[in-house]
Amino acid sequence: MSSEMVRVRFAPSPTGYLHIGGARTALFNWLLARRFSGGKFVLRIEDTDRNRHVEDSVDKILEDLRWLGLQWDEGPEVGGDYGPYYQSERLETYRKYVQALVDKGDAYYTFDTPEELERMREEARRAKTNFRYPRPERFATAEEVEAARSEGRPGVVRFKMPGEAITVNDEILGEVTLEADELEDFVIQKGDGWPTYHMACVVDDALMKITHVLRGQEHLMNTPKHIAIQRALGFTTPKYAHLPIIFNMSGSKMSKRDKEKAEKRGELPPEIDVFDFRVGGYLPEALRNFISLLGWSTGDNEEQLTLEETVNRFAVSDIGRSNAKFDRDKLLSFNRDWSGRVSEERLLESFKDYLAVNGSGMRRLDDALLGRVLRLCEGFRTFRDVVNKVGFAFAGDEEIVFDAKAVKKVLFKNEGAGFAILAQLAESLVAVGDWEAGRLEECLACVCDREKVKLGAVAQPLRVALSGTAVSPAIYDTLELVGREGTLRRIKRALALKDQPQ
RNA sequence: GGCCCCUUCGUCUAGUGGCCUAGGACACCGGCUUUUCAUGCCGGCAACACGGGUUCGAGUCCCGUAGGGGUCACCA
Repeated sequence: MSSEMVRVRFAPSPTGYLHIGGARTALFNWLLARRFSGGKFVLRIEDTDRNRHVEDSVDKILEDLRWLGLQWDEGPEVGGDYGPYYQSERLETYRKYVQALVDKGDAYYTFDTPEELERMREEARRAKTNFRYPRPERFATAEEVEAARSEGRPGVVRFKMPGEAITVNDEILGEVTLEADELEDFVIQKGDGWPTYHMACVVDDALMKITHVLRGQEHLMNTPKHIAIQRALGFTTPKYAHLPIIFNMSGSKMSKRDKEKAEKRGELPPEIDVFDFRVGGYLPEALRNFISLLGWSTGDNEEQLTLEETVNRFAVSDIGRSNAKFDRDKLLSFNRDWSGRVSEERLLESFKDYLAVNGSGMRRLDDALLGRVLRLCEGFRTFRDVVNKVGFAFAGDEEIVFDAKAVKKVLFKNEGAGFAILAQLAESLVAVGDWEAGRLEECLACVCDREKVKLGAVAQPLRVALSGTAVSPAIYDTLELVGREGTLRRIKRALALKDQPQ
């Protein structure tokens, strides 16, 4: 790629949170801009469909992008020389270009109703032929358009496709040619006077001096249309690169439907939007690294790269052509590795973000304690795992629910040996001097010695008493976290289980 | 259905005619470490969709078949 100024854009529609597929598209564009000095990453909001507009979604998308570390050089909140960056604020511009096309005879008004169009399509379906919009013999004159408008029939504007094959020179897929008879006259201005995606997109890409368009492969069939408009308007065609699509492990497109389905089954809904991963306890570093490897690779055996390393190695020519399935297990593994790689400060910051976003009660703990918790849980996969593992230490005694299996196995087994140890422990622990891990270790060692048992025989009953389950961080640290009073109360509470029917 | 794209372990991928007895990562299986859960370390299983060509030689090039996907809106 030449050293000419690279200008790329990410152009989401404000219909909800940032989807994981969109995030990958944004990332690749961002990487391309950063790869070349002077490169610019433009963010443009494609809000030309008022019906689909979702309140606050622009803010959410901006937040998701920033969370991933993808700051834009031009766009909402930061401005730029080619704004406005909301298409809804550029209506006059689109109208001007549409009019220019109409004046040149490259586009024309038509007045079919949606019902009429549907009827024509239905007929084609019945005849098992492909529907192509039949271009009228003669285009409406300016007077006829005006007359129709005054009757309340504004009509739509259709682009007159040149009767020739169009070849897309895709940076990833190579040459893709569509024959003339595959291309129909499509709508560029809707009945409400707003442009369609095709028109707005082409005009903006030209006016914003976009040099490379990296977008999902679902746009491939749109590209000949865009090229046709560019030619009619005298715009240069940017370089196109159509990215492979990201699927679920099931092979279906990752969609919000999956979330609804899982919820109905009472399962934990799968993460689909970037925000889901944030709430799920993932590090943006891990998610970003993982999605960069969907459709792209370094060419050697290195996978876990920092953003900077990714920038330095990224090349459009290394992007693959086949669709990829989103393997959550591998993401989980990446997240575990990244949790061990980032600085303590970064990890703490991210953990606090997780607690805040989830409204967890642990968000009120101080940094030192939170940092300690993180260290105790080293090897965790997500922040959710951390909270699952140590949350009990910060919960009220009455919130501790005893896991029946753990109670049976650890406390009742061997004629209630666990209960016996617990009773012993209660006495010994009262006498511990400083309530800190070192002293506690000595105390437990002493009990083991006296009772002639292994540490496990002491630690497990204690763990069940403190957490209700057989899982917790190292037992000394766990004791320290729960505190002397809490520990004694919980042991007492566990001892009460002995007399309850199993 | 028309058109278009794709096809290497279960998954993400390396591989651009001989370096491939096909490499890595995740998952999985086994072992070691360990007071629990994890982590960590060591080892193992596992793929060129199929059929024809081209070539001394094909995962790599060509054609076909099959399979998967995208797209056929006054959505983007």
